[in-house]
Amino acid sequence: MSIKQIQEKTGFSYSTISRVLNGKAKEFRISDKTRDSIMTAVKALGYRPNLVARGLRMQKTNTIGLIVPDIQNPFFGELAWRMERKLRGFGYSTILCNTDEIADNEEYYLQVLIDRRVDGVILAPVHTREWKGLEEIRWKKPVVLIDRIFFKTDLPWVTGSNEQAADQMVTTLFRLGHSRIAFLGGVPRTYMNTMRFRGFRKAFARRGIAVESGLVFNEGYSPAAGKKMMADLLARCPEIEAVFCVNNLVFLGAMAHVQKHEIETGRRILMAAFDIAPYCDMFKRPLVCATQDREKLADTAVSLLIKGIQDPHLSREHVMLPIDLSLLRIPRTEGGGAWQKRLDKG
Amino acid sequence: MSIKQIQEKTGFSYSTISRVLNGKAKEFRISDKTRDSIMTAVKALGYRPNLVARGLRMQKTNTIGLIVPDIQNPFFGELAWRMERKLRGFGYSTILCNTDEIADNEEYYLQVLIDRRVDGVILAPVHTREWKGLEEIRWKKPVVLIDRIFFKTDLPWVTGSNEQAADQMVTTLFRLGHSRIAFLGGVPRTYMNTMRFRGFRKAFARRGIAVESGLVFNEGYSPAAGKKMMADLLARCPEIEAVFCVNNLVFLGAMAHVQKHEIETGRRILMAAFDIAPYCDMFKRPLVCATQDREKLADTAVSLLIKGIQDPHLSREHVMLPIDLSLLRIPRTEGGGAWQKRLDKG
DNA sequence: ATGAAAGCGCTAACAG
DNA sequence: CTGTTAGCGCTTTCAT
Repeated sequence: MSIKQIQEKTGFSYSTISRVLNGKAKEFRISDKTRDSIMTAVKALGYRPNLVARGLRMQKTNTIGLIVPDIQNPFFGELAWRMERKLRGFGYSTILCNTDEIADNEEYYLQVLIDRRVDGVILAPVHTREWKGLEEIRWKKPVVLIDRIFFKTDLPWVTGSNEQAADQMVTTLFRLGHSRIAFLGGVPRTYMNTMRFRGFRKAFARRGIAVESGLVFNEGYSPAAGKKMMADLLARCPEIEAVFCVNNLVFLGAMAHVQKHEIETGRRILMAAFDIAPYCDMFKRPLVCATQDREKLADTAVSLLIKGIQDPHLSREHVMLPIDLSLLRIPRTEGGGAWQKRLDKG
Repeated sequence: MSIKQIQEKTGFSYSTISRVLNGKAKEFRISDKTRDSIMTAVKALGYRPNLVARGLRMQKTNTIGLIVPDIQNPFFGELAWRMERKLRGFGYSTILCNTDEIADNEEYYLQVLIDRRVDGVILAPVHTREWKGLEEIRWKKPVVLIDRIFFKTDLPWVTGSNEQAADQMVTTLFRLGHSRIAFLGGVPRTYMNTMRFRGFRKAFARRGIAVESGLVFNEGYSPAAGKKMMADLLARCPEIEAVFCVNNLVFLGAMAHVQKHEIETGRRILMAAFDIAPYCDMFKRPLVCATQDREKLADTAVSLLIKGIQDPHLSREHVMLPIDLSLLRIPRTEGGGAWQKRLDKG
């Protein structure tokens, strides 16, 4: 089923049919009769254009590649959901790629996407700087970085002010009277881990105290890792009062142990974490949290990409989004007042 | 950059180059010298085959379409993650589509996927039976249903025994001494909603009691909907003791209100829900939960699709997976003993 | 206002 | 062992 069948049925030539199909009837002053007869045949035969052929001919596939570390993570799930929807609005289909934080996968996928002649790539990279492969690829197709970026790059990117947010969260914990704070991290040398730990450390430095290396863990971005880190932490330092979790997944894992620990010991641990807003309601406890604007993150990434596709040279924009520090979530029934007061006094 | 450049550089013909590229050097007894010289040029020029052209020529794109209601839902997130990874192992790329429970979107995407000449489609449908469009499409490309299926269809599918599991969950609630049970549902007339409510009703019927229609809600598969339904329920019936949630998202939303309510009234509500295993640890409370084997679900769907691609006529398999009813999750510190005892007595 | 023909980059049948 | 050529389905000059 191709234009050929339409041709046989109507007697018109390839070009005329193609023009009608692409809505260029007016432009080429094709008679209404011709157009109608073609459209009728198209409907009757249920003809649909072959997008692969069109892609080959046009050197444009209307396809983009989305590379994320882990689509299971609801944070990336939401980003993917938003971007896919927005891209669809521009006529693009989205090819999904999961790197699982493995740099080799990232290189593999980037290559595949180029081979598939996608029109652009949105990338939440594992690498922390522009490695050789990417340098070659960005010459061929526009690439936009989302969430995780490179420090020195003229690739367009969008991310949140993670370092600053982490700093503020820790500072808040200090103001609440905690000076021993554990850091439950993810994959070492990864962008987020680096930036958020940097903010963590900065807050300590300003306060003039040293980060206790025994309270710093980096086991991976997953609930399982979070659980393990929390267990190790409690084994090592049962009297810990405040814990900083590098992301939502680590937080969820950590909470399992925290709750158990609190029941057993009667002690309360103050938790701080990034991007846990969706879960905040579910915990009957004060929580220090930083929330990124996922909608803006997604929208910006797509906009930057579209711009890049339209004019590859014009796209060097860097967007740093503020992160919402709705610092404490305190169910009013649970003595939150005391916390709040301490915070207000500074 | 195409085979042509390789040809110009090495002097060999299209076909020879193509053969070497596709690892058919042995088969066509191409001399080692020729092969090496070609491979050298390929490396030197950084040549990569154009998958669009290959796809057009071979009538095979090594691409599959994945249509899910909502990639934000960690349940589908995990399925997508597993399937993408497995498909990648077979050399396929995955095109991601979100229907948001809207039937029109499903039809749109299916059409796009066919136009893109994907080699197959994995579909968690919104429709509850084989509508006209699908009937046409399945003639062109293999389609596999996952999670949500059609009752009478010879399309291959894989799902869990949802009706039975819901029945067992409710029966468990009965045995624990609750006979007024609320149903917090999702999108009406959707497969899961139907099946799980059917199981819910069946348990009531067996017990000889009627389902109270005032305790049945269907507001959508989302935390927001769950929250709203729980609020409505508590307004209507503050003394409710047991609540059945149709899925993980509804459960998460509902919990927010439950916790508040419990703190305010001192009453305990027993929650039952599907696919909340990942969150179970986080709640210090008994929970009745049914857990689907997402790994098996994903693996089976991919296997069925691969089979379907290899032999379109051979694929009519239906796989119904048992659902794990690890019925009660009871933190031992919290009087779980009493619950367990009641359950054991039957 | 419409048609003929080239060509996107690749594979494979056929020829030698 | 290697080369020539047709053709996948489409868009787009260039003719007329």
